[in-house]
Amino acid sequence: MGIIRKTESVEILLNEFQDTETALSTVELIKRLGNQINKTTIYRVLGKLEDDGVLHSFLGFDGVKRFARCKTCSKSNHSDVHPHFQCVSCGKTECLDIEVNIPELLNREVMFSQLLIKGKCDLCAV
Amino acid sequence: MGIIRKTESVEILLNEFQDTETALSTVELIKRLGNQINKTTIYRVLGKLEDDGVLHSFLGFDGVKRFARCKTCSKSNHSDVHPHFQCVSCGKTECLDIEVNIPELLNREVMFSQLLIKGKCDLCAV
DNA sequence: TAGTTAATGCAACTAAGTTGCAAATATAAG
DNA sequence: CTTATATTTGCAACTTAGTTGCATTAACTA
Repeated sequence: MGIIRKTESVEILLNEFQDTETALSTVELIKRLGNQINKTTIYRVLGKLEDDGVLHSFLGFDGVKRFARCKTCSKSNHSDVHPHFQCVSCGKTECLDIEVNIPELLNREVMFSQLLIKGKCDLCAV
Repeated sequence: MGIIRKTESVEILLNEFQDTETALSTVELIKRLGNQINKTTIYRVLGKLEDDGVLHSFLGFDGVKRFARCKTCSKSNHSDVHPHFQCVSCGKTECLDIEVNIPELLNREVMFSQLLIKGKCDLCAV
Protein backbone atom coordinates (compact mmCIF):
# COMPACT_ATOMS: atom_id res chain seq x y z
CA MET A 1 0.00 0.00 0.00
CA GLY A 2 1.56 3.26 -1.15
CA ILE A 3 1.12 6.92 -0.33
CA ILE A 4 -2.46 8.14 -0.49
CA ARG A 5 -2.36 11.51 1.26
CA LYS A 6 0.21 14.26 0.82
CA THR A 7 1.07 14.80 4.45
CA GLU A 8 3.78 16.90 6.05
CA SER A 9 5.91 13.84 6.87
CA VAL A 10 5.87 12.78 3.25
CA GLU A 11 6.96 16.20 2.07
CA ILE A 12 9.73 16.54 4.62
CA LEU A 13 11.09 13.13 3.76
CA LEU A 14 10.87 13.58 0.01
CA ASN A 15 12.72 16.84 0.44
CA GLU A 16 15.72 15.02 1.87
CA PHE A 17 16.14 13.12 -1.38
CA GLN A 18 15.55 16.11 -3.59
CA ASP A 19 18.93 17.19 -4.81
CA THR A 20 21.01 14.12 -4.23
CA GLU A 21 22.03 10.80 -5.70
CA THR A 22 23.17 9.81 -2.24
CA ALA A 23 21.46 6.97 -0.46
CA LEU A 24 20.33 7.80 3.05
CA SER A 25 20.01 5.26 5.79
CA THR A 26 16.88 5.10 7.88
CA VAL A 27 19.02 5.67 10.95
CA GLU A 28 20.52 8.80 9.43
CA LEU A 29 17.09 10.16 8.61
CA ILE A 30 15.82 9.45 12.10
CA LYS A 31 18.79 11.32 13.54
CA ARG A 32 18.18 14.22 11.19
CA LEU A 33 14.40 14.41 11.38
CA GLY A 34 13.66 12.66 14.64
CA ASN A 35 12.51 15.86 16.32
CA GLN A 36 10.04 16.58 13.53
CA ILE A 37 8.78 13.14 12.62
CA ASN A 38 8.36 10.06 14.74
CA LYS A 39 10.68 7.14 14.10
CA THR A 40 7.80 4.81 13.30
CA THR A 41 6.38 7.25 10.80
CA ILE A 42 9.74 7.57 9.08
CA TYR A 43 9.91 3.81 8.65
CA ARG A 44 6.36 3.70 7.37
CA VAL A 45 6.58 6.59 4.94
CA LEU A 46 9.86 5.31 3.50
CA GLY A 47 8.26 1.93 2.99
CA LYS A 48 5.31 3.45 1.20
CA LEU A 49 7.50 5.60 -1.00
CA GLU A 50 9.33 2.44 -1.94
CA ASP A 51 6.10 0.69 -2.82
CA ASP A 52 5.21 3.62 -5.02
CA GLY A 53 8.51 3.39 -6.87
CA VAL A 54 9.63 6.81 -5.70
CA LEU A 55 12.49 5.41 -3.65
CA HIS A 56 14.39 2.16 -3.79
CA SER A 57 16.26 0.51 -0.97
CA PHE A 58 19.19 -1.82 -0.37
CA LEU A 59 21.32 -2.98 2.52
CA GLY A 60 24.77 -1.46 2.95
CA PHE A 61 27.83 -3.39 4.07
CA ASP A 62 26.78 -2.61 7.63
CA GLY A 63 23.41 -4.28 7.14
CA VAL A 64 21.59 -0.99 7.55
CA LYS A 65 18.84 -0.21 5.09
CA ARG A 66 19.40 2.73 2.81
CA PHE A 67 17.04 4.56 0.50
CA ALA A 68 17.64 6.55 -2.65
CA ARG A 69 15.51 8.18 -5.30
CA CYS A 70 14.38 5.98 -8.14
CA LYS A 71 15.11 7.12 -11.66
CA THR A 72 13.39 4.52 -13.72
CA CYS A 73 11.03 2.83 -11.30
CA SER A 74 7.28 2.90 -11.11
CA LYS A 75 4.76 1.05 -8.97
CA SER A 76 4.46 -1.68 -11.58
CA ASN A 77 8.09 -2.00 -12.65
CA HIS A 78 10.14 -1.65 -9.53
CA SER A 79 13.74 -2.66 -9.99
CA ASP A 80 16.72 -0.44 -9.71
CA VAL A 81 19.33 -2.92 -10.77
CA HIS A 82 22.21 -0.50 -10.78
CA PRO A 83 25.09 -1.09 -8.37
CA HIS A 84 25.64 0.89 -5.19
CA PHE A 85 28.91 2.30 -3.98
CA GLN A 86 29.88 2.84 -0.37
CA CYS A 87 32.91 4.92 0.55
CA VAL A 88 35.10 3.54 3.32
CA SER A 89 36.41 6.99 4.19
CA CYS A 90 33.44 9.33 4.34
CA GLY A 91 30.69 6.72 4.45
CA LYS A 92 28.80 8.25 1.55
CA THR A 93 26.68 5.74 -0.30
CA GLU A 94 25.54 6.42 -3.82
CA CYS A 95 23.91 4.90 -6.85
CA LEU A 96 26.09 4.15 -9.85
CA ASP A 97 24.71 4.87 -13.27
CA ILE A 98 26.17 1.84 -14.94
CA GLU A 99 24.82 -1.47 -16.12
CA VAL A 100 26.07 -4.73 -14.76
CA ASN A 101 25.33 -7.90 -16.59
CA ILE A 102 24.61 -10.79 -14.31
CA PRO A 103 26.05 -14.05 -15.58
CA GLU A 104 23.70 -16.81 -16.65
CA LEU A 105 23.32 -19.54 -14.06
CA LEU A 106 22.76 -23.15 -14.99
CA ASN A 107 19.55 -24.67 -13.58
CA ARG A 108 18.83 -21.57 -11.54
CA GLU A 109 16.29 -18.86 -12.11
CA VAL A 110 17.65 -15.37 -11.45
CA MET A 111 15.00 -12.96 -10.21
CA PHE A 112 16.92 -10.08 -8.72
CA SER A 113 20.46 -9.15 -7.91
CA GLN A 114 22.34 -6.48 -6.12
CA LEU A 115 25.94 -5.43 -6.47
CA LEU A 116 27.53 -3.53 -3.64
CA ILE A 117 30.94 -1.97 -4.12
CA LYS A 118 33.17 -0.74 -1.34
CA GLY A 119 36.01 1.68 -1.93
CA LYS A 120 36.99 5.32 -1.97
CA CYS A 121 34.67 7.80 -3.60
CA ASP A 122 35.72 10.51 -6.05
CA LEU A 123 36.34 12.97 -3.23
CA CYS A 124 38.20 10.61 -0.91
CA ALA A 125 40.36 8.81 -3.48
CA VAL A 126 43.66 10.69 -3.57
CA MET B 1 42.73 -12.26 16.62
CA GLY B 2 42.07 -15.74 15.26
CA ILE B 3 41.67 -19.17 16.78
CA ILE B 4 44.49 -20.21 19.08
CA ARG B 5 43.13 -23.23 20.90
CA LYS B 6 41.25 -26.19 19.42
CA THR B 7 38.25 -26.21 21.70
CA GLU B 8 35.05 -28.20 21.53
CA SER B 9 33.05 -25.20 20.30
CA VAL B 10 35.43 -24.71 17.42
CA GLU B 11 35.14 -28.34 16.40
CA ILE B 12 31.36 -28.44 16.63
CA LEU B 13 31.04 -25.31 14.56
CA LEU B 14 33.57 -26.35 11.94
CA ASN B 15 31.69 -29.60 11.63
CA GLU B 16 28.56 -27.76 10.51
CA PHE B 17 30.40 -26.44 7.48
CA GLN B 18 32.11 -29.73 6.67
CA ASP B 19 30.18 -31.18 3.77
CA THR B 20 28.41 -28.18 2.39
CA GLU B 21 28.74 -25.22 0.11
CA THR B 22 25.74 -23.75 1.83
CA ALA B 23 26.08 -20.56 3.81
CA LEU B 24 24.67 -20.73 7.31
CA SER B 25 23.32 -17.77 9.17
CA THR B 26 24.42 -17.08 12.71
CA VAL B 27 20.80 -17.26 13.75
CA GLU B 28 20.43 -20.68 12.16
CA LEU B 29 23.51 -21.96 13.96
CA ILE B 30 22.30 -20.60 17.28
CA LYS B 31 18.99 -22.41 16.78
CA ARG B 32 20.79 -25.60 15.88
CA LEU B 33 23.58 -25.53 18.45
CA GLY B 34 22.19 -23.23 21.10
CA ASN B 35 21.84 -26.03 23.62
CA GLN B 36 25.47 -27.07 23.20
CA ILE B 37 27.22 -23.75 22.75
CA ASN B 38 26.38 -20.35 24.11
CA LYS B 39 25.15 -17.73 21.68
CA THR B 40 28.00 -15.37 22.51
CA THR B 41 30.55 -18.10 21.91
CA ILE B 42 29.02 -18.90 18.54
CA TYR B 43 29.38 -15.28 17.48
CA ARG B 44 32.94 -15.15 18.74
CA VAL B 45 34.14 -18.41 17.23
CA LEU B 46 32.60 -17.58 13.86
CA GLY B 47 34.34 -14.23 13.93
CA LYS B 48 37.66 -15.84 14.69
CA LEU B 49 37.26 -18.46 12.00
CA GLU B 50 36.61 -15.61 9.61
CA ASP B 51 39.77 -13.83 10.72
CA ASP B 52 41.68 -17.02 10.10
CA GLY B 53 40.34 -17.29 6.57
CA VAL B 54 38.53 -20.54 7.30
CA LEU B 55 35.11 -19.01 6.81
CA HIS B 56 33.92 -15.94 4.97
CA SER B 57 30.78 -13.98 5.64
CA PHE B 58 28.29 -11.76 3.87
CA LEU B 59 24.88 -10.27 4.51
CA GLY B 60 21.86 -11.87 2.89
CA PHE B 61 18.90 -9.96 1.50
CA ASP B 62 17.42 -10.08 4.97
CA GLY B 63 20.43 -8.32 6.48
CA VAL B 64 21.37 -11.40 8.47
CA LYS B 65 25.00 -12.43 8.47
CA ARG B 66 25.84 -15.74 6.88
CA PHE B 67 29.01 -17.76 6.93
CA ALA B 68 30.43 -20.27 4.48
CA ARG B 69 33.67 -22.18 4.10
CA CYS B 70 36.47 -20.41 2.31
CA LYS B 71 38.06 -22.14 -0.61
CA THR B 72 40.85 -19.82 -1.53
CA CYS B 73 41.23 -17.61 1.50
CA SER B 74 44.00 -17.41 4.04
CA LYS B 75 44.66 -15.09 6.95
CA SER B 76 46.72 -12.80 4.74
CA ASN B 77 44.63 -12.89 1.59
CA HIS B 78 41.03 -12.86 2.68
CA SER B 79 38.65 -12.17 -0.12
CA ASP B 80 36.02 -14.48 -1.43
CA VAL B 81 34.82 -12.38 -4.29
CA HIS B 82 32.45 -14.93 -5.70
CA PRO B 83 28.75 -14.12 -5.80
CA HIS B 84 26.21 -15.59 -3.42
CA PHE B 85 22.84 -16.97 -4.34
CA GLN B 86 19.76 -16.96 -2.13
CA CYS B 87 16.72 -19.04 -3.01
CA VAL B 88 13.36 -17.34 -2.52
CA SER B 89 11.58 -20.67 -2.11
CA CYS B 90 13.65 -22.78 0.26
CA GLY B 91 15.86 -20.03 1.64
CA LYS B 92 19.07 -21.90 0.91
CA THR B 93 22.02 -19.62 0.43
CA GLU B 94 25.09 -20.80 -1.41
CA CYS B 95 28.36 -19.70 -2.91
CA LEU B 96 28.61 -19.58 -6.68
CA ASP B 97 31.81 -20.78 -8.28
CA ILE B 98 31.91 -18.15 -10.97
CA GLU B 99 33.89 -15.01 -11.57
CA VAL B 100 32.25 -11.65 -11.86
CA ASN B 101 34.17 -8.80 -13.32
CA ILE B 102 33.47 -5.54 -11.62
CA PRO B 103 33.36 -2.64 -14.04
CA GLU B 104 36.01 0.06 -13.83
CA LEU B 105 34.83 3.18 -12.07
CA LEU B 106 36.07 6.64 -13.02
CA ASN B 107 37.74 8.53 -10.16
CA ARG B 108 36.83 5.86 -7.67
CA GLU B 109 38.99 3.25 -6.04
CA VAL B 110 37.32 -0.15 -5.82
CA MET B 111 38.43 -2.16 -2.82
CA PHE B 112 35.84 -4.87 -2.43
CA SER B 113 32.52 -5.86 -3.89
CA GLN B 114 29.75 -8.28 -3.28
CA LEU B 115 27.15 -9.60 -5.63
CA LEU B 116 24.02 -11.10 -4.19
CA ILE B 117 21.59 -12.91 -6.45
CA LYS B 118 18.04 -13.80 -5.55
CA GLY B 119 16.07 -16.44 -7.38
CA LYS B 120 15.13 -20.10 -7.42
CA CYS B 121 17.82 -22.67 -6.78
CA ASP B 122 18.39 -25.80 -8.85
CA LEU B 123 15.97 -27.80 -6.71
CA CYS B 124 13.21 -25.19 -6.51
CA ALA B 125 13.30 -23.99 -10.13
CA VAL B 126 10.72 -26.07 -11.98
C1' DT C 1 51.47 -31.04 37.25
C1' DA C 2 50.97 -26.27 38.02
C1' DG C 3 50.64 -21.70 36.05
C1' DT C 4 49.28 -18.76 32.51
C1' DT C 5 46.17 -17.09 29.34
C1' DA C 6 42.66 -17.98 25.99
C1' DA C 7 37.95 -19.35 25.68
C1' DT C 8 33.41 -19.78 27.57
C1' DG C 9 28.86 -18.71 29.84
C1' DC C 10 25.91 -15.58 31.69
C1' DA C 11 23.32 -11.56 32.15
C1' DA C 12 22.61 -7.26 30.86
C1' DC C 13 22.80 -4.15 27.17
C1' DT C 14 22.51 -1.74 22.39
C1' DA C 15 20.49 -0.76 18.06
C1' DA C 16 17.38 -1.56 14.13
C1' DG C 17 13.13 -2.34 13.09
C1' DT C 18 7.99 -3.73 14.13
C1' DT C 19 3.23 -3.76 16.19
C1' DG C 20 -1.19 -2.36 18.31
C1' DC C 21 -3.95 1.15 19.45
C1' DA C 22 -5.78 5.63 20.42
C1' DA C 23 -5.56 10.41 18.77
C1' DA C 24 -4.92 13.58 14.91
C1' DT C 25 -5.64 15.08 10.22
C1' DA C 26 -6.25 14.91 5.05
C1' DT C 27 -9.71 14.35 1.79
C1' DA C 28 -14.33 13.58 -0.14
C1' DA C 29 -19.25 14.30 0.34
C1' DG C 30 -22.90 17.08 1.51
C1' DC D 1 -17.94 25.55 5.16
C1' DT D 2 -18.90 21.53 7.89
C1' DT D 3 -19.10 16.81 8.72
C1' DA D 4 -17.95 11.98 8.09
C1' DT D 5 -14.59 8.58 7.17
C1' DA D 6 -10.55 6.49 6.55
C1' DT D 7 -5.60 7.29 6.39
C1' DT D 8 -1.76 8.72 8.92
C1' DT D 9 0.66 9.69 13.05
C1' DG D 10 2.73 9.24 17.78
C1' DC D 11 3.62 6.61 21.57
C1' DA D 12 5.03 2.83 24.16
C1' DA D 13 6.10 -1.58 24.32
C1' DC D 14 8.11 -5.29 21.92
C1' DT D 15 11.26 -8.34 18.86
C1' DT D 16 15.51 -9.76 17.05
C1' DA D 17 20.53 -9.56 15.90
C1' DG D 18 24.49 -8.70 17.78
C1' DT D 19 27.79 -6.86 21.65
C1' DT D 20 30.13 -6.16 26.21
C1' DG D 21 32.04 -6.92 30.88
C1' DC D 22 33.26 -10.03 34.05
C1' DA D 23 33.83 -14.13 36.64
C1' DT D 24 34.66 -19.04 35.72
C1' DT D 25 36.51 -22.86 33.02
C1' DA D 26 39.67 -25.23 30.34
C1' DA D 27 43.71 -25.46 26.75
C1' DC D 28 48.32 -25.38 26.28
C1' DT D 29 53.24 -24.53 28.04
C1' DA D 30 57.04 -25.11 30.83
